[in-house]
Amino acid sequence: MINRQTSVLKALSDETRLRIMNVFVTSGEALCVCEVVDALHLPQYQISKHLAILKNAGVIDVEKDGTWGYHYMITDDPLNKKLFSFLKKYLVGEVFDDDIKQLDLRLLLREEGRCVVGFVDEKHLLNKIKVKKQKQTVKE
Amino acid sequence: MINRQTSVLKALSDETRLRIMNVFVTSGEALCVCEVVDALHLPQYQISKHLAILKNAGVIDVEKDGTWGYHYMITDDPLNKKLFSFLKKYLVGEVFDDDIKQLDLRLLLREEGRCVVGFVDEKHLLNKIKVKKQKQTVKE
DNA sequence: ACAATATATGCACATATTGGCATATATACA
DNA sequence: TGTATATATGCCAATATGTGCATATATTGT
Repeated sequence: MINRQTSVLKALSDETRLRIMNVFVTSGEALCVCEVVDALHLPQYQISKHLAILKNAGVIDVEKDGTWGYHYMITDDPLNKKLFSFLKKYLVGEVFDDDIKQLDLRLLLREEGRCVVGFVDEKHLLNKIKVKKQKQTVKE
Repeated sequence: MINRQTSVLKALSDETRLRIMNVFVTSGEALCVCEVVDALHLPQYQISKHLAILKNAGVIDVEKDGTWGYHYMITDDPLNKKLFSFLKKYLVGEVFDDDIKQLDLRLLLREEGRCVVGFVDEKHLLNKIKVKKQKQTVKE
């Protein structure tokens, strides 16, 4: 492929990858693979593969912390900045909004800003959150 | 395909189509197929096909004037507005800039804002422009 | 009616892409 | 050292996509 803009736009020409970028640009967070999996309700191998494609396109990168992989937007780049602020405004509606809601829930499970659990089945997510809140209440 | 943003981004995941969108957003003009052909130096059937894809994605439309087809951006739409202003800023560099230069030349051949000739071989374009200028000088 | 011209499109071939599955890798923890 | 866990990846089949070529369509002017 010849120019960078084309490779980037190619990387964004897939619904799953747009949904992934959506959780990045709206949360602004570095996210673990398992957190993205839970936000989108898609199999882990899919998320991993799509993250690899986005990484290859130069819009995100990874920082490993043990087995956990924190993926984050590469923001110190003029073209990427333009892209992200566009996506933030452009990606709205049904799927995209739902993913954000799921991510927000999922992020409640973090401890001191770090991811501490793998995939959590949707059925058990709310329970886990409840349990966590109770623990916190006890501590206080 | 499910949501609109994805279909649009899919339509933009091709270098030729990005180049086409580039001439639209930077010129702001409604353009004839032959003008786009001359700007990009690509075969007519390719341009026609790619324009059809962009049309299908809902970012451009056509207004026929005889055999001429004026393609223009669909700007009365919130999502498209965001898209176009992004592309205008994002599509810069080598290929994109060259296409603009070629288009600017080609648009010199218009008469009263309308396209009046089909494809013009790159070798003859500058000559045609010269001839046209001379005719205008005579008129004055 | 005919020729020229502007644009669209059907078909065939080559290539690319995606999802699903299984499995590899790598780190943490007992 | 063995097991659980987080993530990556190789392979396959199905499908989608882009290009090139030829040709169709439609309108204009003679």
